[in-house]
Formats: sequence, C-alpha cells, structure tokens
Amino acid sequence: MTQLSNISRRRRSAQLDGSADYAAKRKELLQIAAQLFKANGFQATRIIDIASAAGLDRATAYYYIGSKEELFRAMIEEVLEGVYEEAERLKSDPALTWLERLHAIFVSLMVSYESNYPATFVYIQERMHQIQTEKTEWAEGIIVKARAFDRTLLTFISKAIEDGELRNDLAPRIVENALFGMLNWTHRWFVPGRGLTGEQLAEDFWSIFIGGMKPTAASNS
Amino acid sequence: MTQLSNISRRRRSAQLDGSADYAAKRKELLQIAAQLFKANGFQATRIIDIASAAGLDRATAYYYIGSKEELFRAMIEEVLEGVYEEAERLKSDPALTWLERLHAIFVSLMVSYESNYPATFVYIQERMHQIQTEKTEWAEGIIVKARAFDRTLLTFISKAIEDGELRNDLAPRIVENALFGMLNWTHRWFVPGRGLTGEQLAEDFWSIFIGGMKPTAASNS
DNA sequence: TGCCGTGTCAACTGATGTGTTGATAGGTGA
DNA sequence: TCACCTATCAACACATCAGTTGACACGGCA
Repeated sequence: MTQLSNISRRRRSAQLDGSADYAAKRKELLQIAAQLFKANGFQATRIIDIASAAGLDRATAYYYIGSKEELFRAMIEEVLEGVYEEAERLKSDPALTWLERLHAIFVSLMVSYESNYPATFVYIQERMHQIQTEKTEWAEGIIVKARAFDRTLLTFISKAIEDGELRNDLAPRIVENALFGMLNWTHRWFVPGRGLTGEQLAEDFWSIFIGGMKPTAASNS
Repeated sequence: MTQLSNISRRRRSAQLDGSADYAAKRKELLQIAAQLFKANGFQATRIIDIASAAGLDRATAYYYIGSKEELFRAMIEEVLEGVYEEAERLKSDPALTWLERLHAIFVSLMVSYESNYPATFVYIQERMHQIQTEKTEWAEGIIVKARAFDRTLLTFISKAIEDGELRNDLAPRIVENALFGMLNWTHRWFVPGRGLTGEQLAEDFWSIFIGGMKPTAASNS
C-alpha cells in the first residue's frame, strides 16, 4: 500500500482478530442496514440513518464498519455463496431427475430468501442488476458466480425438456424467466412470518408452474 | 407565491405555452433520462449525465427541465394512466368472462411495458416501491391509483375462481403475485426488438399460468 | 440599424454526505 | 496507582450535486 492505514483503520483491523460483543454489534449494524436498505434503497440510506437506528453516533458506527459498500458486501456475500454451492451440488447428483433438481433449487432459493431476510432481497432489489456494470474485483467475482448459477438453472430446464419432463414448445430462457420471475418478485411483497412460509409459497408457485408445463400430446412430439 | 419565480423559471413557463422544437428537445431529454435511469438507477444518475448524453451543458438542460424529480414524473405519468384506465374499462365490460378480462389486462400491461420502454421499467425497478412511503401529493395520487389497479386485478382473479374458471385451492393474492411476478420481472431482462414481442411473451406466460391454474377434479369441488 | 427572443454557458451558492482525526471517559489488570 | 485498551463523539476536511444567476451570442424582424 502506498500509505499506511491510519489510526481508525488500524482499530478496525485490530478488532477483527479477536473481541467479544464487538462482533455482535457489527452484526446488529448489518441487520439494521439490511432493513433500511430494503425499505429506502441502498443509495438513499445514509450511514447516519443506520447509526442512529442502532443508537450510535455516526463516527462510532465507523468503528464497526468501514463504509457503506463494505456493509453491503458483508451482508450479501455468504448468502449468495450458499445458494450457488447448492446449485453446484445438485448439478452433479445423479440420483435426481433434472426436474427434481430444478424443483430442489427452486425451493431452496426461496427458503434462503426467507431465512436471510431481508439481506437477499436487498441484493435483488437494488444491486443484482447494477453490479453487472461495476468494474471492481468484488463485483466481477459475484458476476462470474451469478452467471454460473444462471447457466445451471438453464441446464436443469433444458435437460428436463429433453427428457420429456417439461413441454417442449417454449424457449428454455422464457421458461426460466417465468419460473424465477415468480420467485424473485417476492422481494416486493413477501414478509416472513406473515401468511405462508417460504417453502409453502415455493410449492404453490411450483404447482402452478408444473401444471402449466406438463408435456401434452399437443406440445411434445 | 412568496417570491416571484426568478428568470430561469420564467423562461421555462414561457416555453411551456408555445414553441416548436423546444418540445422535441425536452422529449429527447426524457428518453435519454429513461435509459440512464434504467441502466444506472434514478439516484445514481446525475443531471450532468443526462445533459451530456444529449450534448448539452448542465445549465442548458435546466432550460428544458425543472428538476430530476419533474423529469421522472413526466416520464411516468401518462404511461401509468393508460394502463389504469384500461383496467377500469375492462372491469365493467360484461361481454367478457372474468378470466378473459384478466387475460386482457395481462397482455395489455406487457404491451405497454414494451411500447413505453424503458420508462415503465424505470418505475418498476426503482420507484414503485419507494413511492409508497413518499409524502408528496403527487406520490399519493399515484398510490391511490396503483391500489385501485391492484384491487381490480384481485377482483378479476377472485371472480374467475368463483366462476370455476381457475382452480380454487390457492389464495388469490398468491395467484396474483405469481402471475404478475412473471410479468413484472421482465423489467430485468426484456429488451424490445430482441426475440419475442411483448405480446408473444405475455401469451407464453399466460399459457404456463393457465395450464397450471385449470380447475381439476382434485382441486375444485 | 437597433431591438428582442431563443438558446447557451461559466461561475456561484448552498445543501448533503462521506470518512477521518484527535481527544476523552470509563473499565481492567498488573 | 498507573498504564492501557475499548468505545465514543465533536469537529473537520473533502467531495459531489442540485439548482440559480447573469451575461452573451446569434438570428430574425421591424
């Protein structure tokens, strides 16, 4: 580095290796930030909003977090990781049909949205799209994984069509967007603990999807 | 007013009643703004970005537009109006079954997304949600109409279920969110002129939906 | 020729945010 | 008791935008 990190940075890094409720406070800030990002958007949320929601002075918040961007990344990272890994695992699980794999990833994605609420929804709502044009190394890492995930979904669908598990008269990309459109749109209205669970919801969606996607004499040859 | 509008404001209002290519330049700015808002988000887009994309100085852009907010409103207003009116019209058209009305509004919504691209997508992407918490008169006007629209959609679905045109074992709200989730999610990936038309796409979605929502002996009594 | 409207822009003002610094209060352990 | 570490915050330095002002050039047109 051209310049030694100054004192406040040094404090932070000192904290990172050790400490007790430092980590807890940091986590609390992450959670509060996620809520505010979801409610008001990432750009519109100011550090001071997050700090005062946690009962801290803004400068004190900087003792726990490095920047708004770092906050966002920390909030998102492991969550995405989990889903992407699940997709990879399913891809090479020969015990399941392709349709079963699609179903499995569909449900587990929704369950992940629910259990990490509202962090993942912040990602969907706000950044998923814009990150595509970001030039940072971090963003590029995310993009690579998101692309791989997308390819996996498309594979599941294409293979299920080939195997006659789904009707073959619709383009796989359209099918994918229909199915995951239902799912991802939940970020606008789904709130855990009100009404259905994430899993029930996913199954309802799936039942609509699968009913409409059954191969018929008319569609499949 | 406590203060007379200053010179630049006076110019603007002077322009509004009359003029030839003034209106054209203003429209060009609206279109450019819509593209930039879609690509980078409303907050992140600066007036200077819009101005220089149009080959104008920032101050000159203010000769054509009042503010970023006004720009956004002008971009959105009539578009929404059109869709909302269509829904009202359909609501009281006794020549159609409820399911036919649902189908009609579904398709015309997608067609509207396409023909007003990317303006409507900006609304979906960015503000549809946040406007809910805005306190301005304008926002409240939008909210009232959006609520009415939502109620209408829900009515179509509920009535179609009552009439046995759709299976009755799923909550109308879930059905609504599934159907319009597919549709609204297009704001993330649909680009007019590439692949399907908006109408074809809507019909593909509809065919999945309706296939999965047909009443069966098992579901309907 | 001189007046006036249209469009343009350099420069200013003011608001709002971010991240940093340096000082300080209170607890803890030797 | 003293040294030290943790957490806190008032104050500062910057940066970025939004929206405004006042001047000016150009082209009718009277």
